[in-house]
Amino acid sequence: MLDPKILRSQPDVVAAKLARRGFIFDLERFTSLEAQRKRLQGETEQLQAERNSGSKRIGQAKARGEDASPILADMDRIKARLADIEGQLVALQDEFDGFLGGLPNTPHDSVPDGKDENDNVELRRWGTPRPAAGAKDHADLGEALGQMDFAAAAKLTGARFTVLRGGLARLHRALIQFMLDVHTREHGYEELYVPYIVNEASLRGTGQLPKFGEDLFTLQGEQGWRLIPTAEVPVTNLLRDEILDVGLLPRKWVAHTPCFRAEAGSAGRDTRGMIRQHQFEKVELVQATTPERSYEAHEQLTGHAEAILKKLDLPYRVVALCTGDMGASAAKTYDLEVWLPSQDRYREISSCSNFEDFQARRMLARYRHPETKKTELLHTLNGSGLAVGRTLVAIIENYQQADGSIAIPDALKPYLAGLERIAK
RNA sequence: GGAGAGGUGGCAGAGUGGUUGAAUGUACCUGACUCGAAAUCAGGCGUACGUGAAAACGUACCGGGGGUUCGAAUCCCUCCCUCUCCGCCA
Repeated sequence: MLDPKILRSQPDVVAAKLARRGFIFDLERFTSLEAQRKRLQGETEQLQAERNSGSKRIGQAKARGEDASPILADMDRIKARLADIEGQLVALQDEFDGFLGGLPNTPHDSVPDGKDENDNVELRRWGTPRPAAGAKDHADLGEALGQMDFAAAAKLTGARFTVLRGGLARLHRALIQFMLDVHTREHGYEELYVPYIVNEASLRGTGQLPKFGEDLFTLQGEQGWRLIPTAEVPVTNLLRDEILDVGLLPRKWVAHTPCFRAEAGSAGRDTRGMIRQHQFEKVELVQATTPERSYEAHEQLTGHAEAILKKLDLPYRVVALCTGDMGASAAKTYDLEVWLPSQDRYREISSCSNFEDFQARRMLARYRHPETKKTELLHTLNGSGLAVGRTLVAIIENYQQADGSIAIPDALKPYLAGLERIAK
């Protein structure tokens, strides 16, 4: 959610920033809603004040044994008026909230302008991409090994699921352990275990609801529970309705969770292989810090995710998403893209974003400013560190051998009891 | 799943319809005393929104939502959560 105060005081500035991401800010509608809000809220509070003082006087009169009926008559009028105005205010508030909730975050000044992914800016490359010539894709390699079974998963559930067996299942598990160890031991994150089912308030807090509910799996029942699409939801919402001591900052959390995505609207995209699944594992990094330090934290967090790719010796590049390609809640996003020889290109394996106070405002995640003693909104950030399924894909493809076996990256060997390669 | 007891400020804990945003204790902040600290004394100390340049003022909030009433922390309905006992269970 954007700051309504800034929206009021500098609507043109906000509109210009939103226009950079191709979003038309309806200034006229905002102005009209705001004017109505101001009027209705003022009137409501005025009437409430009259009601309160009237009720007090009734109490006082009764305490003195006096007749309160003249005041009571007055109260009838106030009550009827208040019910009317208050009803209008509530309706307007709903509309206003819907309008505000529909606004994306303003992009940071450093974010490149652009319409879609073609306008993203490559910042750096690391490693030497393996040539595409002669490279098999991970699905072929995995199936040939008899350790990646899409047909079995389709029987059990349906499309976009995978059954892993033997060495690949083990490698997949080792990756999780490896990533958690690096982030906790070398990067100073606290490891968390969190629920994989969350309530609607949490999804609202991080911005998946109300707009992006079609990407979520909903559980039956009246609670409105959903499967998490990312650990970002349970982890970041730990901050909801909290006021943190500034000494606790920055908070740095890492959690491994499965992620569940309906992938509505992805029909026909990445249908082959493990690239786009309804269920996948991810190790997620989340940070909360002060506004002054969030961009520094953004660079660091991105570096933490990159460290995994470096240790695994997987070629990748870092891309700054342009204004048109960023998620609605983000102020700035870097994507890490890993080299996939079978596709002869880089594919997203991590997305690291600074949300500034956009999420924090929705969920009232604050800290106490040490000097002013006032509450200030935190800045929240997160990034994949990394998407485990896609990391597995990248290892299979980049470490494939001529005989169809898969070499094990050195960094993972301690997690696989010294196993040198995965073969049939 | 069954039965019962509860959910009030950072914590503890009063408050069963009226000047209560809420006693009291504790923690914390400021000041006094002290060489300094402790102890003691005095004052301060919730969050959000709104109006305002500011000071300040107004409104809302006692688990969530709804209701009764001129007036609700207090009464009613409903949902959620916690605790105890029983049952079941990885």
